[in-house]
Amino acid sequence: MIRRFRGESLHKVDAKGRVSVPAAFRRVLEEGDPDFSRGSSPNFVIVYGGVRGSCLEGYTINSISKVDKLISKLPRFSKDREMLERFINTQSTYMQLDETGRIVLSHRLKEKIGIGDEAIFAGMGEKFQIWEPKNYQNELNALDSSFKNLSEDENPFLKLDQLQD
Amino acid sequence: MIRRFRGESLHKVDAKGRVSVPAAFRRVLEEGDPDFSRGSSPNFVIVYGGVRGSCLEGYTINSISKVDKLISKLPRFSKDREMLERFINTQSTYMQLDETGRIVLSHRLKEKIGIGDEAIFAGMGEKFQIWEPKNYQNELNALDSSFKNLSEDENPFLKLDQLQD
DNA sequence: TGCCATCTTATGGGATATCATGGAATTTTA
DNA sequence: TAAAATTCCATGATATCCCATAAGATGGCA
Repeated sequence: MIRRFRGESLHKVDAKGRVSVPAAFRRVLEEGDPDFSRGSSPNFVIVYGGVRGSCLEGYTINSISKVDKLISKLPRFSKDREMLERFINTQSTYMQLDETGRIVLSHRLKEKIGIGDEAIFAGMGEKFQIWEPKNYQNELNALDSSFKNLSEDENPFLKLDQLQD
Repeated sequence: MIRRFRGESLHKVDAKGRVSVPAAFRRVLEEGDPDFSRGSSPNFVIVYGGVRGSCLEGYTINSISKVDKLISKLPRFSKDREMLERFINTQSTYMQLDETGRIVLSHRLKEKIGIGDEAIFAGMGEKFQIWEPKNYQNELNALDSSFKNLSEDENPFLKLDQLQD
């Protein structure tokens, strides 16, 4: 089984910016880092640009490579490629878990998403997100209400079954 | 034969949140976990978000993988995909049966569906549900009365045979 | 068909390991 | 050399493991 990022949890961010990555996510990061070996700590990538500036996104080494490969397929000097490289390559950084499973969010990163002393981690399958709790709640509410306003044939759950493999 | 989740049963939830999964369901979970082998314990997934927040839903690894695969076909940053990931990945968690066939419901999960010291397990074919007993009874009653109000051509039993594969 | 041996299931309690988090000590770097 | 970043150690809370038991279920056999 290939493990995916699942679940959500709330963690303290201390004065130094240290924050625990949920234990379940660590397993996924380990599996997704080809250089990981027992006893070491996995590397991964945090993207802070992207479509939504409101949260950070964490990718395993393997899944960010997939994205990189997709970008490489775009014409070399196209506007699209330029833009994606800017958002996904420029505005991202390698990270490594420390021995106790924490990362440190720099002042810059914390500022980027308005984080104080708490952070929400949310599993999104091939990636996870880090949110300031209030913003996260707003996001959920917005999602809920936009879901309620969908017509039957716009419902993504129902559309799923139509995409038969 | 592919076994499905069938039947309903009531189980105690102890102070640690431990609760036995019905023996019949275990067989289905084992068959639905590609990594299961005799002597180990099957993994599966519990979804607590979804359209109805009032119960937990358990899926085998195989059936949740089907869903994951469909979601992965949607464009990576599309609104639809984002929404489905949020409802299905974020609001779910991996679980593993212990050696005696139990799982533990975290405080958070118990709270989510208002469970005290008892839980009802209900088989629903490809998935099963976990309910707080009173809520389960209400659900049954509601279903009953809405069924009684259906006209002949709304009756799902009768519609069943019209959907030819 | 009544009885006993055995296995499975459901449940409980205590010991142990992992996780999340904080603080001090040490190193780096600007 | 002061501030920032990193490493090391400490601890309470939570989750996990291991063992125990009682009640059913199962099956054989006289």
